[in-house]
Order: sequence, then structure tokens, then C-alpha cells
Amino acid sequence: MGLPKLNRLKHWRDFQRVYKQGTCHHGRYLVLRKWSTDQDSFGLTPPQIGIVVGKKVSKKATLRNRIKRQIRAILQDFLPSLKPGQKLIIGVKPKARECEYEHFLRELEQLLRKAEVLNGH
RNA sequence: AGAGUCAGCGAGAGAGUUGCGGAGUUGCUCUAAUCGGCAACUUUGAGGAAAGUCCGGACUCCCGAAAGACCGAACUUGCUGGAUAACGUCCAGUGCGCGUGAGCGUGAGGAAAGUGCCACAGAAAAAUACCGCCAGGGGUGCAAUGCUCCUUGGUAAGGGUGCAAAGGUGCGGUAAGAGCGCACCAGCAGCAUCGAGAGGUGCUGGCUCGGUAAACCCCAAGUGGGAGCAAGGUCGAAGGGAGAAGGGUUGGUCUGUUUACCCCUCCCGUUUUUAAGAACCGCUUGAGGUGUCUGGUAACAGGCAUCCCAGAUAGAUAACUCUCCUCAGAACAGAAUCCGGCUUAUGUCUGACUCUCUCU
RNA sequence: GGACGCAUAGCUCAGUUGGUUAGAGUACCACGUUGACAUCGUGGGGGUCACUGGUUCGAGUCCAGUUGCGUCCA
Repeated sequence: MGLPKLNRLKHWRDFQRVYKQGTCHHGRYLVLRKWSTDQDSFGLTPPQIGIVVGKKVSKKATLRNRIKRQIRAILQDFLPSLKPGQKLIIGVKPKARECEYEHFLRELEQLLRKAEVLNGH
């Protein structure tokens, strides 16, 4: 994982919680799911992000890994500006098979703004 | 120049910025202490197939008195010899087949131990006589040694059928024919010889025998069976569910009232069990790489020197920029306990060799 | 990661020890029945037996490899 350990979403239960209770924002190639813990409480955990690339995107493990890495690399830049206490899942749609790095960059920026996850907006 | 065969290297290289996994050192922090957390530095970080899971092992647990010997069953393998921990793998050789050739392929034991099957067609699918050919006998009619009919026997030349028809071709021979005889070829048996063996070569003999064993089977060799690192083991015990017996208490039911008994709820500790989750071990020093020498045609083995080279657990290699190489820049593709193979997917380059054409 | 199973008509499935032209139901089409439709009856079309190679005279079936889909195991 290109992300620091603190910012990874690991537990199976956390994923379930985000899927059931979180809000959903669709893009063209990506899906962003968000679930915020009590925003007022001061148990400020850092933002945790998980990336999901299903087998429907591609059968090849190398291609799936490549997409994950590219998304992680983009998230590097956004990490400092994320609000704490949030859990995010980024899903990849099958259309993203032929996508380049720049596509992901634009799309992610849009989604993050839409979901109001960023600080100072 | 074109077409082709075989073998091998390597899996773009270097620099910078941001960022991640492991290991080590130092500092800070936490704690009674260890563990842990953070930061800095150093070092290291996917493959030739990591893949398919098709074989063979190592390792672990279960079954088993034990897995030491023999027998049987079941399964696997199948030219010969060797290599190996083992193998369905590899090396060398033999036979057969393909190719003009370099070379390539080979599931290649036994059908003369037995059983089954060989549809349709055909007389017959393993010893058979339908048509035919020939001979003997009889009947009928005619001038007839001939024709026609019946019957007995001989025959495997010819016909047609079929994937396949009883060794093939030619000559002789015969009533007609036939390995009945001869020559050559093929096959079988025996002997001699060469070879470690599969087999090769030569001579002699009698004249014969369909195919199928990726049908059952026979022979030879091998394997205790089953599950697989999500195997298996250790630590810890906060909280949850269920059952058992015990104690306490509240409320309800019952009663005119009280006590005892019974049912449900709650609490307490004891014990058994279950599900889910977490931590650690297994977890990487190995039938290990690299270099060199020796033995061997080779696969490979042995000696010496040297090196330590991923160990993650929602799972680490990315993004951007520049330079070199190139006409242009890359294909197939991601370790998950570890090895030896096989198979499949694939881009580039180098060398050797073969054939064809053209020129000198 | 490991252990298994399946693939036959548009769909759901048969297909015994290899054998002649691979079947059934449903769906589709045509005709009949009806004033018309449904039901019903008759007939018809539709198959790379997942793919590739081998054994065999002959493979849906036997053998080997490939592809796709699915199940189970802490």
C-alpha cells in the first residue's frame, strides 16, 4: 500500500459498515462511498481509505494492482487536506479498464469535492 | 536475398523529487519492566513463467498395534541403459514414422494365456463356402464328350462387400486350385556372431498366425491410506450466546392470610460448550545461489572458495521529470509454506546449421 | 492460497458397456380448430455436443491439454 498504515481501511466490519450506512457518489469510472464517524466527538481518528477493484474490472491481477497503485498515488496528494474521522471506499467500475492516470486524477478530484470530504471547502 | 531448424543471453539502463513493506542502528516516548508507538539514517524488496494446479517430493495432522517384512486388493507407470530425494521429468542409445535437408515426433511391453467387441454391408469378421471353378454319381430331354436339374466331394485363383478377407509379386505346377514347388520381399522360429541392453548382421528351417489392450485383462516395476500451511501449534482471557447444578433477591401467578412447593426475570461465583475476532509461531539457510577444479559422451555427481538474496496478511515496486539506447518503444504477466519438473501465455537480440535462387 | 465439480437447441435437462440421421419438455414459425384470442391438435426450423489435438474403421462418450462458470475449506 502506498498509503501510511494509519490511513488504511482494513477491517472487514468497517467495510460492511461503510457499505450499509454510508453515502454514495457515482462518477464515470469510480464510485466513492463515505461514512463519517461522530463528527463532533474529539476522538479524531485519521481518515481511512480503502480501494476495491473487483474481478469484473479485469481478470489479470497485474492490471488490477496497477489501477490500485495509480489511485493510491493520487490519494497521496489529497491526504493532508482530508477531514479526519471519515471512512472512505473507492470502488472501480469495469469501464476504467482503459483509463490513464490523468483520468483518475480528474475524476477523483471531482468526487472528493462533491462528497465534501476536503478541508476548507 | 528468401524460407527454415536448433541453441543461448536477457527481461531496458542511469539520475532526481514525493511515497510504501522488511531488517538493522540511534534518538524520543509509553510502561514497574518487556512489548509497543514515532522520527532520522543505512540496507533490501516479484518471475521466466511467480500462472494452470497436471505430476513428484519436503513438512504437518488424522486413521492405524506398527508402517519393518511378505501376500492380496486398488491405483499409477510401460522400448533399453543411466541420472535423481522422487517423478508421468531429464540424458544417451535402439526401432518406427515425417521432412529434399538441418532436424523433428514417438501413449513404443504382451493379441502365439484367456474373454469381449468389430455397427451397416457382406457367404463369412476368425477357420467361412453365396456366386463361381473342377471332379464323381444320379435324373430328364436332345444326335452329342455339351446344356439343364439334384446330390457328394475338392478348392480359396476370380467376383462383389467393407477400415480390414486369410502373407505379397512373378514363374512353374494342377482336374480346378492352393507355399504345392522355386526366386525376391515381408513376417515367425532356431542357431551363430556383435552389443551392457533394447536390438543389429548372417545362416538355416517349416510354410503362418486379422484388428482392437487411451476394452477387460496378463506380465514387469512402484506406492500403508486420507487430508492439506485456510495443515498444525502456542499464548491470552475483556466482553457475548447456550446448557447443568447451587445460592440470593424482586415482581407476577395461586390463597381470606401466611409458610412450603412450582414457573419466569435479574444478580453472584463454579463448571462444560459454542461462534466470531485478535496476537505470535509455522515463515524462510535451502535436495540454496555464484565461481572454479575433477569424473562422466551427457543428464548429473563430488571437492574447494565465496555470498545471504521478499516474507506481506484488505496484502508492499507507484507517480512525475531528464539522459542514453532505438525507426518507434516494448510482450506475457504479480511471490503468499518451500523445492524438482511438465504444460500453457509471450516481445527483442545473438550464434551455429540446412535448403532454394541470383551474382562473382 | 488449497481442494473439487460442471459445460449438449434461445431456456431447463436426457444420452447405459464407443455404432448408423444426437433426443424430451418449453420457447419460435406455419397450418388446423374459433367470429377473434387463449387452450388444444398436426407439421417444421433451430446443434462448431465449450475449444484443440490424439487413440480407433468410427468419438457427445475414451485419453491429454486449453477456456469459461460455479461450489467448499481458517
